Formats: sequence, C-alpha cells, structure tokens
Amino acid sequence: MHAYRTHTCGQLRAGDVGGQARLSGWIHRKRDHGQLVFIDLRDHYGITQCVVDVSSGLFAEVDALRVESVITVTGKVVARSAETVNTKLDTGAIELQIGELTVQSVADTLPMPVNADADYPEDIRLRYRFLDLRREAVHRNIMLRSQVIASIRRRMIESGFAEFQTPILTSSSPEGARDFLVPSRMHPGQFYALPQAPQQFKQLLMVAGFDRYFQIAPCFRDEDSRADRSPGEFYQLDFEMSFVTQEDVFRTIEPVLSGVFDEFSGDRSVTPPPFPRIPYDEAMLKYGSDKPDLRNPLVVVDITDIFARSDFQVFVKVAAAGGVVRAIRAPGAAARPRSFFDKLNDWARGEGAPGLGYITLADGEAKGPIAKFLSAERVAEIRAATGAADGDAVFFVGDKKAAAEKLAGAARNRIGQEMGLYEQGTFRFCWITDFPMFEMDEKTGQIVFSHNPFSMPQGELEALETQDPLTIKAFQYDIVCNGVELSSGAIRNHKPEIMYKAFAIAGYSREEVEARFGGMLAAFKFGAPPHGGSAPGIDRIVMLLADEPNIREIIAFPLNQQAQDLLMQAPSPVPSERLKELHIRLDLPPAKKP
RNA sequence: GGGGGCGUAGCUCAGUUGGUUAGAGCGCCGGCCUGUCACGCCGGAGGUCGCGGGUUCGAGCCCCGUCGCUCCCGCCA
Repeated sequence: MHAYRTHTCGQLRAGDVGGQARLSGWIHRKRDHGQLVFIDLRDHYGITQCVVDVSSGLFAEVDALRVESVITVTGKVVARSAETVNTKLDTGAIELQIGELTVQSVADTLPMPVNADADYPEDIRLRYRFLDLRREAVHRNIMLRSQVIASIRRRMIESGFAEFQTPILTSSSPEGARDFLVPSRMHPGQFYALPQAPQQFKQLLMVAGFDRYFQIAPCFRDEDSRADRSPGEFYQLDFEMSFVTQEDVFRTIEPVLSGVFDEFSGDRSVTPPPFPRIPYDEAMLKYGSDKPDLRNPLVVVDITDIFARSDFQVFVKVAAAGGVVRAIRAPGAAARPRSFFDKLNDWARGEGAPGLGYITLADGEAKGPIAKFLSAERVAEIRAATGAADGDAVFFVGDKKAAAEKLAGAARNRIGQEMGLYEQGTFRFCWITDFPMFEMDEKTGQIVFSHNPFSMPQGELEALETQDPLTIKAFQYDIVCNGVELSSGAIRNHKPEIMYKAFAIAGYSREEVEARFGGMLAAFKFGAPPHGGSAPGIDRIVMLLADEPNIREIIAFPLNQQAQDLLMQAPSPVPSERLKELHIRLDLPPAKKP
C-alpha cells in the first residue's frame, strides 16, 4: 500500500465499500460525540468522512487532533446507512473507519478559519495566504486561472503561434509607466529595468522571421494599484503576427477569446465572433467611453443643435462656446419618483458637474425643471433624436466636448445601474478601433502620442505630412468586455521614415529617436515585415470569468495595495555590504513615527 | 501626492443622547454526549476599544493629530 494514499479525498464511492483504503489530508472539521468522533478529511480533490469510536485504541489520539492538522488514515470503506448518507458530498455514500493513524503535521490554533466562507481582513489573509488559499473559493479561483492559461496556450498553439521567452532584465522602456529598476553590480551607476511589456522584443521576433509569437508574459509597472490593477506585476497574453492587416489580427484572436470564455463561462453567454467593431469617435459619442459596457442598453445622442435653438441659456451658451449637449433616453423613467431624479442630480454634483438636467415625457408633453425652456418644437426634435416617447425621461449634459462625454458616459452607467437595465449573465465583447494617433496635452499644449508611439498611422507618411495631426487615426485598437479594457493592440509602424516623422510631430528629434530606440530602428532598416498584435490581460480575463471584483482574489500571492508582500516580507532592507557592492548609497526620507 | 470608508476578544460583529463591571457568535481550554455532517449541551479563559493628545464630573462613543487596512482621484503608452 502506498505510504500516503490509495485514493484521494474526493474519490471513494459506494462501489468501494468493503475494501481497504488509505487517505491523507487536512482535518477540515471534527464532530466529537464523546464515544464517537467524525473527521472530515480534506485534500485538493474533496472531502471524505472518517469515523472512529471508543472501542478503538486510536480514539483518544484522533479526538485530540486540532483542525488543519495533516494526517494519514487507513481503514475499511463502509457504506453509510440510508438515513446517514450525505448527498452534499460526492463521497457521501461511504465513510472510512479509521484503523491506522499517522499524524504527518500538527496545526497550531489558527489565526483565521479555513472551513468557513466569511470575509476576513486583507492583511490577515495575505499574511497567512497559505491558509487563505486552502479555502474553497480562493482555491477554486486559482485553479480556474491555471485552467484558463492552459486553454489559452492550447488555443494559441493550435492557431499557429509559437511561445517564446523574452528578457526580464532589460532596459528602461519608452512606454509610459514608471519602471522597476535593478542595479547592475558590474556596471556601477547603471540599471536594468523590468519590462513593462515585451513590446520591442516581440517586434524584433517578427523582424527575425518567426511569423507568429505569443507569451503568457509577466509585465512590471511601478504604478499605484486599483481593485482591478495589481501593483507591480501582472500577466498578458502577448501576441504578434507578421504580414497581417488589422482585420487579420481580429479574426485570429476572436475565436481564442470567445472560445476561452465559452469554455469557462458556465451558463453565461458570450459574444460570438466577429465582435462588434466600434470606431473610437463613435464610442465616445454613444457611450461616453472608450471602454463601453454593452450590457447597458442606454446610448448617448448629440442634441447640441436642438438646445442651441432653445431658451435654456446655460446650454445655448455652451453651444455658442463650441461645447456640446448630449442626451440619454431613460425608457419608462417618467414614472419614477422625484427622489430618483434628485439622487442622480446629487450624484452628478458629486462628479463635479453643475447638475444633471432632465425632462419627463407624458401625455404628449414635457415636464421637469428645464421643460419650461423648451418649446413644443424643440421637445418634438428631442423625441425624434433620442427615440423617447411618453413614459420616458431624457437626461441632458452640456459642457466642453471632453467633459460632456465623460459625464454622459458616467451618467449612462449610473442610470443603467439605478434602473437595473444591465443584461445579466453575459460577456459582451467589442473592438474599439481607429484611436487618434496624437492628442493635445492639456497642461502643456503640446502634441503627444495618445497611445503607442509604435502604431502605424492611418494614411502613413502622407497623412503625417499633410493632415492636422489631431485628425490622424492610428491602426490602434482595444478589446473591451463588459466595460473592462482587456487589451490594447496595434498594427505597428515598421518603416523608419514614418517613425522619424511621427516622433518629430511629437517633438522628438531624429537624434533623440535614434538614442532611445536605436535597436528597433536598426532592426527596421534590415528588412522588417509589416506586423501587428495585441496583449489581452490574463488577470482581468480570470476576474471576469471568476466574477470577482478584486484582482487579489485570482492571484495566488498578490501584493497588498502598498505593494508589499506580507508573507515573504517584501520589499525589505538589504545588508549594507550588498549596497556597497552595488555602489548604492541611501538617501532616505525622514522615518515615519510609529 | 489628494479624498472617502473602516479600525472593539484569535476571527466576524453589536455596543442606545457621553453614564454601573464593554457583550454575542465562531474559535480556544475543560466537562458531558455512539450517527453527526456548520453535531448538540454545560462551564471557563481571553480586551492597551489601533496609537497619542484634548474636551468633560465621566469617553469605545465628541474634537485634533497620527498609524494601519481598503476604495477612489492623480498615475497606469
């Protein structure tokens, strides 16, 4: 007989009755009846009830064991009587009569229970993460993550991609986030940077002729955390393809994502390929966001023109000053109590807006605080533009374009939530396409890259030389699912001349470009294939599938919000000899008082 | 860097207008219990009410500061 087990704790069935079995696992729960004690023995696979009574010489020893101790038990598999079968357990038809016992590891009194599904403080969960990970919900999430990654790998390889590794110790990147730096011992005063993404390496692999690259790639960015953003590190399904158009990239990755979501979504539905393609400008107008949640049926409509001809002076002035007025139809909202509208108004004020204007429609007329500024003709035009009818309400936002879009988008989410309009149990995917190549930095008035400087501008060199830079679109696209930005990607700029020109518009000289991206530029001067790709976020995919609002629930060993590992004590001071070896002298801020 | 929320037993939480010795459930320790499966019953231990200061006859509760955790803004091409 095997030293530890002949079966797992989720394995024994009625058919095993009469045989001998050996199980190993953790004591999940103990029920002590004085002359009789039940042990629920748990391992990765399940729970099996084990039993011993006072007639056994082992009774006292079993009785004294504390939960979460690890034991090996050997004995006869016996059928439970009809009235004691537990239908909640896969192994509930049987139990193991303990004949031999080996205690493998005793457990102290626990700082947090494993066998209860309650909420516990993050710091305790993270300090005792090994206990937290034994708990059913977290354990299941981590297994889901493993299975999702395995499925992605299989699907990518089946789609003709090859998996590569790229350096972790690399150089500081041209991308936007703060880098994590690693001091070089051999080169005093010089530092490696951890990759924010393997962006340049995957492009170099395309130049090297590998045609289709992918990697479950660790990415490091020294930025502050959010509920859906782990501090420090995260994983992307990084991929890149040669000789492809934007449409080829879409058609290749859509079945992978749709397939993975289908595989793990249970009874939730998934957008089938092809995913809707929504140009950036349209998304900003209709949804007030470049990551619209398509489960929300509400859409935003531009009615600047209508309000410009109204008596509502606030919006007349907005329109005259070049701003916009946007409307959201809320079906059936006219019947809502006044408090519904007041609450939304208060919310809008909290967002920094003067308020949220609205009218309600009933009996062919408009009511509400600003209805008196609207003639019957204007109301008719608003009805036509928004599709609103009697019984509906229409909300209004007026401001400079960017601010109005932002507030309209937030109001669209809020109204959809308040009214319970979101589709349930669906994963709604879309592509957002045609992002602007450049944008105006509001603080400096300078033209800057709005996304990836390595994206190919639409219209290529001619567009850069002849168009207003702010009107140039890039072959740059995002994948969005349920309002979550899963991925950003692009057809890359593989032509040095276009790159020099694009960087010149953003204020970089030829010399600066060569100094910062010399490696890439050199590669593009020796025969580079047109190429493009994207990089869906693994953590966010798993979050969506696990239906968890916090990214720490789907990472085995996450950092806390302060980017500390409370279990491993990272970051931590290092001995002064190590610093000396690295030619580093500390210049610390004043210590915080305890 | 800024704003909000939270901080009471090992854990989850209650604690009235500021008023006697700060409570409950789970866990822990002891006792009873031979069919439970969140077993049940009896008893016990366990508290710097995050920390410091202030107001008050009196502070878990009010005020100020500070620390910790968390959510958000900035940041994240």
